[in-house]
Amino acid sequence: MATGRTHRPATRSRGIPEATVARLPLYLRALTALSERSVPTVSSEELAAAAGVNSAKLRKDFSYLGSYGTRGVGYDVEYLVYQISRELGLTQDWPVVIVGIGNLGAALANYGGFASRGFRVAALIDADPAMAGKPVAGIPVQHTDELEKIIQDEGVSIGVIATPAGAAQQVCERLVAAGVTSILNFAPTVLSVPDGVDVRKVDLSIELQILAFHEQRKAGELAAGAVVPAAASRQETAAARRAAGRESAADQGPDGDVPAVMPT
Amino acid sequence: MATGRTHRPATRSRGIPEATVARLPLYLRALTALSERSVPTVSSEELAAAAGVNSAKLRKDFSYLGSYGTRGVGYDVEYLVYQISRELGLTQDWPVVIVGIGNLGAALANYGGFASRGFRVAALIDADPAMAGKPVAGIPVQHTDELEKIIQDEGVSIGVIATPAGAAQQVCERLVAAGVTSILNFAPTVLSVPDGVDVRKVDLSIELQILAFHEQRKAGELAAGAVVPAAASRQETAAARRAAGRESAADQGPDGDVPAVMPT
DNA sequence: TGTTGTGAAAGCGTTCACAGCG
DNA sequence: CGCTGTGAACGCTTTCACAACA
Repeated sequence: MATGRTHRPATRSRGIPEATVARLPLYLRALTALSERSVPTVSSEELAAAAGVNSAKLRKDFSYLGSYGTRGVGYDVEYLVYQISRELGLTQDWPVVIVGIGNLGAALANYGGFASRGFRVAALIDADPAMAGKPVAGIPVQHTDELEKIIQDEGVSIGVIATPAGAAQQVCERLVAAGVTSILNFAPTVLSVPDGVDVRKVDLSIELQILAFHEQRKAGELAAGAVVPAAASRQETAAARRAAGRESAADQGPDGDVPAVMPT
Repeated sequence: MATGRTHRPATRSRGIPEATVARLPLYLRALTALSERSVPTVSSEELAAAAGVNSAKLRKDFSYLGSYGTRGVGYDVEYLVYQISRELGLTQDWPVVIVGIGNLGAALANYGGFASRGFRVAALIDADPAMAGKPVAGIPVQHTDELEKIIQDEGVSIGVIATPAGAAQQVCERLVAAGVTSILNFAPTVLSVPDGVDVRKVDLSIELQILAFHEQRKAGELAAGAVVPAAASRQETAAARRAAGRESAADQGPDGDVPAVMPT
């Protein structure tokens, strides 16, 4: 039990910064790996390296949870795993529905990491009647008509939207009306939801565009003969090849571009 | 990167904050939708609403790109589409390889938004010899042995890793050694890369855990009889049901929890 | 007049650096 | 002595509010 304080009073859990919350799963994963190797304690330095952050940030993050470390020693791995799990709400069961069982929805249903950590796929839902009854990842797909009933019966509070963009807002509204208060959105749309409902979005296209921006910047710098950050010259990078090929990546097609193939 | 003042005359493209870059694709999507509806101009207020941000932020973001608006009128949709596309580097072709053609990799290959906006799936790569030659999304899968050759021949600078966690670091190293300088990582691992290589990660499990944290907080507040944010009482939410069921979500299992099911 | 573009202020998040403690 | 926990400094991001201007 380490520091007595397991009670409840000082938990200041109200004030955990969002940035810290977003990193807790990272720490948890690193700690779980240590736990499996039966490592008893870990220093902030080691754990930070495993989680890909710096140690000052990690210590500050942990300080929001309470004082779970021991000065001169480090953190008890098992104890921290438990504390973070509890803080994240992973000591309870979270039934989840996935709506939209296309390529992506099916992949999500099959994703192992989904099932671990207290998340349970309670139902798969699709608008296509032909899908109904067909098992995906061992779970029979149900029709959208059943959505409200499923949410209510299973006590689902987390919904995953993997539908095409055009259907997402409507699905979202039905989920929320049925009682869902957290949504993970894979559809490339901005969802509008009432206050009190959390939405997180995962958008492949956006991630790629951000990478492209930096890629272009690298190419431009190489073309301009700027100082190359160490590693870049280690091997002939694609950016370098690209830069050699044309003067500036920016000056390509005149305008008629961006054909808007799909609801990106 | 590369500290200094690369040349680049007025475009002050050097100084675009990361937070702004991350929103440009959002604006671009909203603008593309307007463009398809042949809307000629749009105000910061309207566009911000469509993109799900507030107008002050949007104007500040655009101010980093230059002065592309007209006071008293708004922004020219087509012109902005072009400017943002150019800024993001989307006026050129970006060949991309996807490594790891399991459920997720296949879903990504089939994802339409991938192909749009200048991203072209140059190759699908998998370590399983049985996959070799099998077409996925119309593209034959190639064996990992070919990785370096493909990267070089196609001039690939962006790689997508959709392998199991255990293989990700090794794949990453091969990609980087072959010349890839931007990586989108779907494997639940922290990748370590040399300077000059950008990594963005998409982690389903982490997103769910973040949602669970907020879900738990909602349940706790409801149980404690705290003020409920307007919409939450509109209907009986799952959080409310959950809160009614047990005292506080935090006080569940005593300790022996967290069985560490998988490398989440 | 209506809307942009932007200094200035406020708010967050990160990093520093070291006091405090085991 | 070693490592945690944290106040203080710093830098980035958002928001405010209004001058500039078509």
